[in-house]
Amino acid sequence: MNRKTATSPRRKPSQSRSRDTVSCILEAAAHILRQEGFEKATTNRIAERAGVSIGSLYQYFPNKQALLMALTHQHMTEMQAVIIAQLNQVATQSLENAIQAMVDCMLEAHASDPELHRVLTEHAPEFMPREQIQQLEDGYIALVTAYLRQRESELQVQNIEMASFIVTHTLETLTHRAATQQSAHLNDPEFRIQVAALLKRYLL
Amino acid sequence: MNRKTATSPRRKPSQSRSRDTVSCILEAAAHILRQEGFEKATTNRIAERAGVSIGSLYQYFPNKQALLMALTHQHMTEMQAVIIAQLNQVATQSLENAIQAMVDCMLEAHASDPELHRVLTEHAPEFMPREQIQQLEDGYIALVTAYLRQRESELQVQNIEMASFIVTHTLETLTHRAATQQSAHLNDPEFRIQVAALLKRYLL
Amino acid sequence: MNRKTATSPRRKPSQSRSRDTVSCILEAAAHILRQEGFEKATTNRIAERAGVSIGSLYQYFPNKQALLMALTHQHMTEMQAVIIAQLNQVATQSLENAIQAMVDCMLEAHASDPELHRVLTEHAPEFMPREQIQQLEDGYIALVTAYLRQRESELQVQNIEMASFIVTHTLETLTHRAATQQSAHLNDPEFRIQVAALLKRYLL
Amino acid sequence: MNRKTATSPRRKPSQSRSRDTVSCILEAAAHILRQEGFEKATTNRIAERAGVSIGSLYQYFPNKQALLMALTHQHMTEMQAVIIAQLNQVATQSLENAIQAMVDCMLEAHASDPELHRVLTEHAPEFMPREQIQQLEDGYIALVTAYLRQRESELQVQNIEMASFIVTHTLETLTHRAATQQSAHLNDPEFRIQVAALLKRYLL
DNA sequence: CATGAATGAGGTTTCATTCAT
DNA sequence: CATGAATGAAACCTCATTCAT
Repeated sequence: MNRKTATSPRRKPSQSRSRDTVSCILEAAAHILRQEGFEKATTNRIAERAGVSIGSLYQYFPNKQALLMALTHQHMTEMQAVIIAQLNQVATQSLENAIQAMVDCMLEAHASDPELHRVLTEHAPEFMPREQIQQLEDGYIALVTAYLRQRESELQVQNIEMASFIVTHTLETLTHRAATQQSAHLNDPEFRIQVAALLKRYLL
Repeated sequence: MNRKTATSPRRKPSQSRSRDTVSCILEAAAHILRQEGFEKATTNRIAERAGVSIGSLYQYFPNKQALLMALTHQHMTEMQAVIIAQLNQVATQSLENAIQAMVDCMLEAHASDPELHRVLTEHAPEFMPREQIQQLEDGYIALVTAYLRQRESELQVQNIEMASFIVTHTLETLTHRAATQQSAHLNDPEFRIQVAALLKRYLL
Repeated sequence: MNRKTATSPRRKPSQSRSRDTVSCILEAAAHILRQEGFEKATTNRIAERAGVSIGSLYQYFPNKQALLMALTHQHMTEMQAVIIAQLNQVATQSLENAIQAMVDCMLEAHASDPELHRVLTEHAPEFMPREQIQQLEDGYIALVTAYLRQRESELQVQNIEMASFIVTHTLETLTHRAATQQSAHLNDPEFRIQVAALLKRYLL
Repeated sequence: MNRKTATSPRRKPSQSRSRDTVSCILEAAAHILRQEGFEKATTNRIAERAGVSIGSLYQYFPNKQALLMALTHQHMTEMQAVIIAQLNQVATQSLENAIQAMVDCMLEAHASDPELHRVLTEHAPEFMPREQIQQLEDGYIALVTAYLRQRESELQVQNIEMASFIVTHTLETLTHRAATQQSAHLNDPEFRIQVAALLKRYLL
């Protein structure tokens, strides 16, 4: 999986049949990653499960890396959508409520497809250039920074950027670890309260 | 890299020449991982860089997985030694000081060989059974739990185990991210203070 | 050559091009086994001689063992076909004639590709599970048993099963040894008569 | 295991310690072949089990092939000793008794170390030049020929050489198959009688 | 003579990718 | 555009053998 090869999709899926094929392939890849793990997810196997020929797969993705990146993009976008929606909803609430809501929301977002999330996250370094991973995370942090800046007056922290870095990674890690290592925590209200407490006491 | 194969070292390095060879191989592996990345670290390349034949490499490590695990073990042990030493030193200090000391210590531990640490951590799922990774982390958490229990009366948190989980992963992540993504933070006193603040406000 | 790996053909040779490739590979393997011996028959060499890439070889055979088993199967099937045909032809003849006919037939069957037969037979224990070898032989014995049971009244032996074991192995060995060690015997009418005599005097 | 390399023992085991070492190595090889199979019998493993260094092993055997040939030679010699002794004992008895005695004797000889016998026999083509295997067998046949010639007047067969070929291979195979495939036959008196009957009816 | 660390040619196998049909 | 047979670089690993100590 050479990192230097082109990774932009080969052809815009402008026609509906193409979009179907792309979806099929991505869904097949997701299924195999979830059920059989990263090492079993060969391009031939993905094509087979998607019901298309390996040649067709390469019509839509220039290489395996691009396929995995597209899947990651899709997955991350879905998760981000949930989170952004929540951020908007809590925009007017008290920060205290907002933080608790964000924690709940993150945990739920991670609970929706935890196995795929785990596999993609663990193996991302193998198929994504580091800059891209960084970009994704920077995106999250920027979102949080923007939100916190609006509420700057209510916060005890001075350096908003650094606080965003800290808060984002902390929340991301704790939800991720809960999802992948301590799934008992995922729906444990006590855990949610504690994580929220950690953030509240720091920020407020 | 089959996860099911034996991974215990093949030959006890009882003689000094053997110990040298083992060290050479591990150092060569570390060097390649640091400078050229995980995918370039093939057994042949490692042997070549170590100045030994591929056969010799396999005299001391039954397979590639075992080699990487040994290197990880070595690296983790070195880091743990620093941390445990620090934990003992701060045992008698005020919790507030202790927390700050631990944060400093973790950041310094991560600063010693950050690139190797990053590569090993990112690719660990490829060569270590998940249980083993878990064990390593559980070890850290147990250490923290034991320490916090001694100071239980000074803490505002009730559930020490959960607090240990939260505190350990938070500290681990923030130092790790600082080391791998924002090396500017590594020696920024402000960052150290903020991370310590996050933990202090939660625990005390 | 791991005995535990899957050995069923990987891809049905449904298309004519595939069937050609499979035949090419098997013929190349047979040629090398005959001309250069078992130890020279590496997968790379077989592919090279077949004029296909090593990858193609592994498209059709999951591993070397499977390839050798397929070749053995093909060879044995060809020989069995001759023998079964002969058994049917002699079903109505006198036992005395039948025995002589079978001896002739076995010798001729062994004469068709004696070198390949020798190599495959000698090295079978290296690539076939013992049960499979046993099965092949049990198949022969069952055939003979069935035939002898029909003629039970003409025989002086009581224990038909044991007699089949004895007769089958005796005939198989003598023809095989003649083919591989004393090829002079292969077409020597005197030898055929003597072997037939051995069996006739025992059975009748 | 190159067939072209020198195979004569490197040094005559004239000194008693040397002879011990040689015996140790051969016994270790036999043990591994019996218990773990041919593919596990590497030179390093044999040396280890024999309690000598791999270097020492190569003091006494120029290569692996020579070692295996020596072991085979030893094993065959032991079996031949039993058979020759029996041949002498029965020299004066009636041929009918002699044949039965030989059958019994062969079955018992095969019963003494059947697993080693099986492994050596099955894999002999891998480490012995074909001529040598042939020589061993020709030795047996010559023995039988000599014996039968003495009794020529009592026999109904004309061509003694051919009869020896037939009788020897038949008896060898039936006892070998009994030992390796139908161990029930090994001590079944009925089987012994049948095999003897086969030979008696042919010869007498 | 003994040792055992070192050697390295060469084996089997995988899998991302191409291209003739 | 779809197909899927074919490709082949490159990975991991073994084991008979040597030779400096």
